[in-house]
Formats: sequence, C-alpha cells, structure tokens
Amino acid sequence: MSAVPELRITLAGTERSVAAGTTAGQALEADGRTVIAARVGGELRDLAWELSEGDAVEPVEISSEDGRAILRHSAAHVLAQAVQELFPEAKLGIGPPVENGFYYDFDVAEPFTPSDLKRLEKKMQEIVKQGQRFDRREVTDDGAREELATEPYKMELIGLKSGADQAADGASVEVGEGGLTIYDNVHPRTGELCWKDLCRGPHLPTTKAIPAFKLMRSAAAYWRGKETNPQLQRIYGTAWETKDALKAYLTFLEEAEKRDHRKLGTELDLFSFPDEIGSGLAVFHPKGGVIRKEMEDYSRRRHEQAGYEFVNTPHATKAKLFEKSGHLDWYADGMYPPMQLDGGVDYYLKPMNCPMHHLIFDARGRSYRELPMRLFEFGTVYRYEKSGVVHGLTRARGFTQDDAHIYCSKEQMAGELDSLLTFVLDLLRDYGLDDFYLELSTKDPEKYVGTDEVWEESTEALRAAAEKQGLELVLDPAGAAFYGPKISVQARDAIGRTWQMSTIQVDFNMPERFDLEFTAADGTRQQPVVIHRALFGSIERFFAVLLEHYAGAFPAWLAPVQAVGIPIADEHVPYLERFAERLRGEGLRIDVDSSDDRMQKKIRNAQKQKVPFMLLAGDEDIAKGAVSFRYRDGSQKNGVPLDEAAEEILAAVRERR
RNA sequence: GCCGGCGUAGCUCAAUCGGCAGAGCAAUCGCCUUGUAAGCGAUAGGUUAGGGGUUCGAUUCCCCUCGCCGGCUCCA
Repeated sequence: MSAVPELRITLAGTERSVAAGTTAGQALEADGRTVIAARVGGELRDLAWELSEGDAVEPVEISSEDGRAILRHSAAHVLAQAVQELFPEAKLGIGPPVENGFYYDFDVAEPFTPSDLKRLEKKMQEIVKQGQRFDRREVTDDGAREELATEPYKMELIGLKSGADQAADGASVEVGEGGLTIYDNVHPRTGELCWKDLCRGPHLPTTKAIPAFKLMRSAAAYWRGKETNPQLQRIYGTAWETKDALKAYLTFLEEAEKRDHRKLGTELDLFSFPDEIGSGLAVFHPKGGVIRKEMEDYSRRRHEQAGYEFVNTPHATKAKLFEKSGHLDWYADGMYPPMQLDGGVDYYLKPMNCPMHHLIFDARGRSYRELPMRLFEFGTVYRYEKSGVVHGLTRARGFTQDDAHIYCSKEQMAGELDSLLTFVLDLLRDYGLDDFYLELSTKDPEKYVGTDEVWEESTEALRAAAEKQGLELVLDPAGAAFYGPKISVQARDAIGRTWQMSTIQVDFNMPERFDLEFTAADGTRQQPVVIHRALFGSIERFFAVLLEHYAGAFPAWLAPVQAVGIPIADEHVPYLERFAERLRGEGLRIDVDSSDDRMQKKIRNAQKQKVPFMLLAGDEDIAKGAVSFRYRDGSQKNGVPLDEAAEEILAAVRERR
C-alpha cells in the first residue's frame, strides 16, 4: 500500500500539503473560516472544486464583492427554478448578478403580475428551505444541446459558445473559455434532480445558504439587449448576506425615493414639466429659479477668474453647420426634426454648442498670442431623446450646458488639461460634492481619427493630470469617442450613489473639419487642439444632483429662502420686518411669516420648506434686542443679539455653508 | 422607440357590482394673539388627461391619442 499522494497548495497565503482529491471547501474548512466559494489560482470556483498541485486557494466570504455576486447568481437560479415550477412553459434567458441584486429573463406568454411575484417569492423560499445542492458537471457542446433541446435561448448561447452564429447579429457576447458546465439542483435527502441550468458558476454550496432575498419588480427586456430581438420578461430581485443587510438596502431605496428630485421639485415648488410645453422641457419656478441663478452666478465668477471669455450663440442654425461638423451624419436621430424655411432651407435647433464656438474662433485670423483661448457659454441645447428615456431634469430634451471650448497649441495642451482638472474639482467641491473618482476613456483601436502619436500624447497628459489629483482612477479602455480621449469626474453623493459629472474631452476631429488654425511665432499656420469641457454637464442635471445630494436642504448660499422671521404674535412682526429689511440690504433672501397661522405652524412650514435659519422673536427677544435661532436640524439658540444673528447668517452664505 | 403599469381638485389619496364624484392638506375669508413641527370655522376648487365606443346610465368596461412611472447597460 502506497501512502495517499499529497498536493502542495497555497492556502490563504501559506503553503500547505493536503491529500489528493481534497476540495477547495475541505481545504478552507481547516482554515476555520465561513466561506461560500474560493478563488483557485485567481479564478472563482465552487467549494466542491477539486484541487491540483500548486493551486493557490483564497477564501471568498459571502459579504465580499465576489461573495455577493455568487449569492445573487445562486438566487437567480432559485428564481428560475421557481418560475419553471409555477410556469412550466417558461423558457429561460439569462440570469446574472447585478449591482445590489440579480435578474433572470424568461420567455412567457403573459407578463408577470405583482401577485405572480409574491407566489414566486414563496416558491423560492421553499426551495431555499429545502437546501438543494448546486452540483456542477462538465458537458460537451453536443451533450448540452441534447439536454437543453427545449430551451431555445440556451441553445443559442451554446451556438455562440462554439462560434456557430457568432457574427449572425453582430452582438458581442462573451462566453467563457473552457467547456460548458451544467449545474444540477439536487434534493439533499432524496438525491432527486430538482432542476438544472447551463451555467458557468460558481454557486453557493446549497440553496440554504441564501440568507435574505426579495423580488423587486418585473419588466420587459430585449433578448441580449438588442432592440430587434424579441422581448423577454425580466424579474429583478435583490439578495444579501444577512437579513439586516437586506433591510438596510430597502431602507436605502426608501431614502433614495424621498430624495427623488422630481418629488422634491414639486414639494419645494422648484420646477415642473407642464404638459402643454412637452416632454422633457422644464420650467423653473421662482424658488428653483433663484437656486439656478446662484449656481450660475458662482460658476460665472469662477470662470471669469480662470481666464474664460464669455460668448453667446443662437439656439437655431442652418443645417449646413451640422453638416460641416458631421453631426447630421451620425447624430440626426438625436436632433429635433428640421424647420423648413422659405427657399427650402432647413434650420435645426442646436443639440450642441461646439460648432458655434468653432465659428467664433474662426471668425478671424488667430495668433499664438491669443492661446489658450477659452470660450465659455451657458448654452441651451435641444436633443430629441427617445420618449422612454426622458427622466426629470437628469435626462431632459432641452437643457443648458456650462459649455466651454479651449483652443490651445499642442505644447500648451498638457498644462491646460492639468489646470483644468484642478479647476473642475475645486469648483465641484465648492458646490458641496467632495467624494470623487476619475474615469479615463482611451482610444478604441477600431474607430478613431487623428494620429496614434497625438492620441498617445493627449491620453498621457490626461492620465498625468488625473494621477496628480491623488484620486482613484478607473480605466475605460476603448471607451473614448472617435474624436479624442476623455476624462470624466464621477461624484458620490450623500447616500453613496455615483453620478457622472464633469467631462474633459480632447477633440482632434473638429479642428480638422472646421479647418481651424492660428499663426505661430515662426509665422507658420498651425492647427490648435480643442478641449471640450462641461463641469455641471447641464445646469438642470447638476441642479437635480444637488437637490438629491442635499435632499432639498440646500446650503444657505443656495437656499431659495435663507431665513424666515417667525413672530410669536402679530405685534412682533414689525420688529422682525425691520431686521429682515436690514438683511435684505446685505443681499440675503429673508421672509417674515406674518400669516394668521400660529407660531408652531409657521415653524412647521419653514421646516418643511427646509429653510436653513428660522428667526423667532417675541417679547423676551425684543426686550434684549435679539432673536432666537432655530436651525433646520431642530437645534436652537435663544436670545442672539441682532448684530450677531446677522453675522452668523452672512458668514454661512459667504462661506457657502 | 419597445414591454408593462398608472392618470380623479394645486398636492396626497377615497368612491362597493356600471347608479347623484368625496376627504385631508394647500388656497380664500373670518375668529383666535399664540415661545420651538399642524388652533377653530366658513367658502371656493372637477368636462374624473383628451377623443371615440358599448350601455337607460361610464371615474368604473372596450378602442385610439397624450402624459407620467419602471425596465430595456452591467451578458450562460
């Protein structure tokens, strides 16, 4: 009898010997950790994965990013099993984990109803309770075809895997390398096969290991995301490592709903979308208008200081301009249809400002002495967004960009990009966003204009500028537009959601198309580099982001009403009115609530309007020449002398608090 | 655009089976004169999104249009 052969593996960083035939699960058990899967040689594997000589095994815990993905993917399988048990005619699409949850697509005759979801959730609970094992087995392409003959969509995926009709619709589907695998759901006691699915894995050891899940909604989705493909019914769910984590997520969703800018816009009387005007076209009410004005004023001031020149361009133009820029070739669908004028001339509403700025640059001969030339405009543009994608202020059909184009020499480009990024981040911080990461979109080798050399140079300049900021930098390989590399600033808001904010985009195409040039010091004519940038993206969108970030409680400098005077009784109105008048003289926005309501009600109203400062005055305050502060967080400070009170509010506004 | 859901007073929502369209808040007008989140009363407010159909009768059932909401990107 020979000794049991041994394998040498690296277990969570330390070298170990284990018996041949040991699985990842067994190896990690010795480590005494609660794990649901393993990374074996960097690849995610089930715990049942058999180890080989030299494998490096790392535990994957359920609360890790990978662990959650595995949990959610397993939950998707349980959902699919439940669906096929209750709707035997349902055909399977795909069921991946997604951020915060999972989905699974099904081809069914009738869309799922909310009560279907309830039944499915119950069925899923039964499956989870049973503790079915996820058993993995490898199959050949032909074997998979045989087993899944009744699943047309799975068959299609097998076909894609073997490259059969990969190019048929041109859709990019990445199918994992290696053989196909099927996961069997096996009853733990009877060993009965309950269900199976073609799947790359990995999965949890058993369905019992799904601690908390919930089905969220169902909606249609095109098969493989292509508009021309049939629509399947998609069920979304969420799954978490503990019941508390699920609860926290549901609370987060509630919080996000409370902050929804469309809801707050109505509640705080900031803006609306009158039907009479049309989808995606907002009107700003006085309170929204003043916030917007403050946002613009501050931005203008900062741009002025940063050496921008202010220009102004019209909203409509002859088609010729967008023929020249090329937009009509590839962007016509996104534009409002043309207006035909006398003589058969087409006019368009502008979907972007760039070409008009280029014409300004090109209005006369330019000298190198004028560069960098920074042209800035709050430019209103109109884009015909598809009806289903319009969404409040964040996806509107008419909106105003804080748009600027910087024309500089190649030598100036790197320095310009560097100072620009600093400027952008500084300004965003002034508006109260301070948690950023950057995304660098680089050349798509399939589709680009300009020389490799200039791409290389500008991409490196962007990268260097980004790295200097010391922020997280995410690469978006091949994500750039054909005309130049781009850096975008992503901001996390108060509840951790990320929003794409500013973009800085180098453009090699427009200088060519518009034949832009300047005279260099040596008298030669040279082409400038164009840098396109927007900080807010659009004022409307930025407005919405700030509204949601602050949950409507804008800092004093942006608040539409900065303070409300609240008299204890009518007789105290003149005193507050005099104080308010003085503060208005200092440029503050102050109301005095002289309505018939009693003082408690006035506080409630001011509180609901999220006014930063409430100034109460009754006999006691007047006797002392003071007011009593109530802040919107509910705290208070009584008997503050008028001068001090004035200074406190002014300081808050001045310091943009 | 596609699929599904929804559309009743400024806002939030009721209205049994197809049988006179209602409440709270907001608004207006009174009364009350008040110390930290809703004082009391009265008045006004509607072509039930718009159009068509079925019916003795439609907010309710059917069709069309418009608008809004969710999803259609994260890939066995």
